Amino acid sequence: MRLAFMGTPDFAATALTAILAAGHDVVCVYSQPPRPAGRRLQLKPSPVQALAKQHGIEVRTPSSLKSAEEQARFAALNIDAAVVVAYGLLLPKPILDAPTHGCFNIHASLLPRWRGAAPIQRAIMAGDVEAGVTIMRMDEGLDTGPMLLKTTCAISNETTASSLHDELAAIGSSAMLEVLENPNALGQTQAAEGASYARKIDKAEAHINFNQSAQHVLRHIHGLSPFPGAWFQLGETRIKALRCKITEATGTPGIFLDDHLTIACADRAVQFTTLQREGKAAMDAATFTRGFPIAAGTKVN
RNA sequence: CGCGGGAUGGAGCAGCCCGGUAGCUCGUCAGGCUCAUAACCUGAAGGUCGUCAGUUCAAAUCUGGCUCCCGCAA
Repeated sequence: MRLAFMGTPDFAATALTAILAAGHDVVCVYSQPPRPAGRRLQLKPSPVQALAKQHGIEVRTPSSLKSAEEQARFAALNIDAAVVVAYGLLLPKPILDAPTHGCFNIHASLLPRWRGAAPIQRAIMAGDVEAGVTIMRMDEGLDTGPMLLKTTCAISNETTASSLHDELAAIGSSAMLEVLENPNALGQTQAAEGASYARKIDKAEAHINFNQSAQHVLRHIHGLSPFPGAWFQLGETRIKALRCKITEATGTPGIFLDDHLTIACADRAVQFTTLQREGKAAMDAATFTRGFPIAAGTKVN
């Protein structure tokens, strides 16, 4: 099919790769404009823009699609359908109506649960046991369109935002390809019940509260791993916990119970298995401890 | 020019301020021990201290350039 692709982060780049590999004719890619990022605040193109450039596809980075000019440019592409994945802009009705078969979206949750910006992290943090992707036909609302295909996967105590992101990116790509085989399907209206909103991750949320249950702390850590990274403060040093496991040890919350990174929570304890201190790379627990031992009885602030 | 930390045997770190013998924990190898189970004992190998230049009798250490990594902020 003759397609436009609209997306921004890695999650979208995975989908674009799959669509190109499937042989679709992607005539134009839309992405968020490059923004100052990184240590010197240099302009950095989005992963989708970088990928499109590699393939020699025209990239457009409008800051809005509300203007009649942008809408006319889009319509002039004369496409069969648009594939939209984590693009970051709302699509006005003239855009939605321009492609022959409409606009299809991959959303990283089992809609109507977790509409919005951070479905992957929210699903893990909330303790969901099942995650998934939904392919929907877009309408003017925020992730409210009729659903065409859902694929699920399990969340365990080993699942992190990173691992789930990669898994959902892969199954989302396949699901989208499947939907594109039958672009006239109408889809199933989302139920009003069970809808929830996955608000953006706020950095202030990342501070670990050990007064919660060990299970809660684990979800918090894994849901924010590796970005932005849940953290605790030890003296002057901020330490990110990237992975952990639950142990049956008990003690005063926020106190290390042994020399092997086990720290008490409200009920049981968690033992960190991957962590990172400021200025250093992430490392496994044994390696971390070698250069930065934390003795039993140490208290976190 | 957004702010800051870092690069030292295979891994993680100390040493640098105050220049003068390469240190710690671990791994590896050899031998011992034999249940201590994130083991214990003895011995050994392994490093142009990121890179280029400068200062100096002498540079891991002081000065400047460069490369790469990371935290914050966006």
